[in-house]
Amino acid sequence: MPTISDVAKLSGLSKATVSRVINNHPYIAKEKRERVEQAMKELGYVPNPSARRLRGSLTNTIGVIVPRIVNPFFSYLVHSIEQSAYKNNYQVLMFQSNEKKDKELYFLNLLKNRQVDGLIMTSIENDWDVIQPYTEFGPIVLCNEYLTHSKAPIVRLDQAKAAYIGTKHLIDKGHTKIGYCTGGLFAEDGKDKDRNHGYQQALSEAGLSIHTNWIFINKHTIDDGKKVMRQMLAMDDRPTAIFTGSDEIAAGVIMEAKENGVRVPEDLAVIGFDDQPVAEIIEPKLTTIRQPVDELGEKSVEQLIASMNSKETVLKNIELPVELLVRKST
Amino acid sequence: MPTISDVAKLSGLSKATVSRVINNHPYIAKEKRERVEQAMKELGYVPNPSARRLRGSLTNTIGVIVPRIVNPFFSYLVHSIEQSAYKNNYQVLMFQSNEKKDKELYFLNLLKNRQVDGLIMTSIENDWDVIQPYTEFGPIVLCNEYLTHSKAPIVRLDQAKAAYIGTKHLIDKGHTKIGYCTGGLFAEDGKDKDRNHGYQQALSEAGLSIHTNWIFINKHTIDDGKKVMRQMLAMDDRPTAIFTGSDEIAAGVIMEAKENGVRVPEDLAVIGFDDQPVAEIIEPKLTTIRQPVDELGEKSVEQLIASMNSKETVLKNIELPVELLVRKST
DNA sequence: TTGTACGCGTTATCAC
DNA sequence: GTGATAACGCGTACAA
Repeated sequence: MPTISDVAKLSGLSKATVSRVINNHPYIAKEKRERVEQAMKELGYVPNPSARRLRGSLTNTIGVIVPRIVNPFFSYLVHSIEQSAYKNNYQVLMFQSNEKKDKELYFLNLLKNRQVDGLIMTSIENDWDVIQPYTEFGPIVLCNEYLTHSKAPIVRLDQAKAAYIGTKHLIDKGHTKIGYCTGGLFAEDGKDKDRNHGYQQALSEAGLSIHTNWIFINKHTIDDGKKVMRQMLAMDDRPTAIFTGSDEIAAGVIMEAKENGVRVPEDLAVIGFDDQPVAEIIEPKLTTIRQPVDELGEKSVEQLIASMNSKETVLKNIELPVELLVRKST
Repeated sequence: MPTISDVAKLSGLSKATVSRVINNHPYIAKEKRERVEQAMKELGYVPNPSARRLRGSLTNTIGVIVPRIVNPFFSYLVHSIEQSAYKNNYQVLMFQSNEKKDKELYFLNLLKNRQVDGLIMTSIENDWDVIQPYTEFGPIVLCNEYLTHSKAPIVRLDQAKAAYIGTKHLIDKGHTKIGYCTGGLFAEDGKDKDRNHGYQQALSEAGLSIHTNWIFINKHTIDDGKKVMRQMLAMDDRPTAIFTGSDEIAAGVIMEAKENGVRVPEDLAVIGFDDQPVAEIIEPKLTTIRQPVDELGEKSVEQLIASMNSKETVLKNIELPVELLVRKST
């Protein structure tokens, strides 16, 4: 494996000069620059990033952490981040935390050890106290998730409004018994807290109160959706509408509803979240909340690159609009 | 950021001893080992991977390259790889090539520069001549994709059989005009070549010949599927059945068919590929080819780890079974 | 404009 | 059992 010394030897110049060529320093004789470039090509030389990092220089690589890559929302988000980064000459390393604290920490260490220049976190597993110290080693941008005390640039969607308009829509359709699924624990400061608030606000404005057994926690997948439907079937007094928190869950609910002769939307109105492809595939087509995923990724990258360039942390809070898409499931 | 020297200083021992503790060397006095561990904890010390790599040691990280992470087949595959790797104490870095040669090369350099100990490639963009040299730097396992001359361990599905049984199934249902979508170019040695052969074999066994304008190339997404359906609608003589190459494409075909009053399966039989969740969501439910994605990922990891442990390349060719799932779209 | 020499953090090879 | 020390490949003062 050729090193900078090999290039130096072949070109008859010093390592320093070669290094200067690589890093586009000014003041190099054209003829020598060409000699170096020629030698690099000949040897198939590639700088060793480990050595560079050790030396403290940048990597032109950013990391993205996602909880579950199989969730289409995140795979599309990562995809969008990747595209934007590429346009800006950055490579992207993706990493799946699987919602585990230790895996998240491992990834944060990539930042600490200069494996990546910056980080985009699309989920947060650890407390902010443990994440915060890592910001010393490079910028961290939060993408669509945050904790109350987190102090980092954040690009997010207006989740509270999203849940609010979704729930409101169901109320406007005349529903008073409205179930709710969350990916978190329906806790005060945890995952999906903003959505929880939106849901609660819409209910309370309509003079409705919360039925704890219509709240389903830790739900993410199609299977989860089926389970939710089964749980509802077993209830004496069950919701006539449900806000699901993702199109996948909604799909599961609807599939199981059909199996059991529950008509959607007549017997049960279902509202999804994300406007994933599945929303238009399933029948009835899903009423859902559209989130501008592409823009979310794009802005996150922009924000991260901005933070990397200016040494001071630019504390920005970008909020993107969400939108209710009414189709046939409500 | 604490280094091994800081730990040495704090514990009153030498860097060498600290290093030995870190790397679980035998023959260290228990008392000193504990002193070191204590110091590490106190400082929040984490070994710097760049330095380790520079020194030539392993990273316990493997890389996975995928063409498009938004394709559910690949996100599930990556997920399965990630799970298996985790069980074996490996971390996984994912990387999306976007089907670009230069991005693939960038990622191969991670191997060259010891960023990762080994690589799983779920797609191949460059010629084998250019990939082959990288095997010198660490094992590469091909996963479900290969080139004719590639000489690397490979874990794959029997794609030829898959396409064969799918096409055969359509023939058995009485179809003679059978369209075909491929993600590649329908070329002799390129993407999906085995599927192409399976399709061709089934046709020729039935005495049917290939209609080039019923072959659709470079198809991957739902939108592609819709386009295919529109193209077929514009034909005077059109297929009565189509082998789509992915459930996503199939979904697109069916959606567009419904829009245009084409009945599935009566007017057009559609067969998918992958058995993704969408296959059971869409109506009619998709007849499709099930691939054991979990096993595919698992075996790839196993194979990679095996290659990393034994210095000689263990040239293995593992082939996993596929299965036809008949539902309602054929 | 170019070259020499040092240090980044770690591990392996020697000595002791 | 333990400690000095020399690499690993690179970038940058500093000198020339």
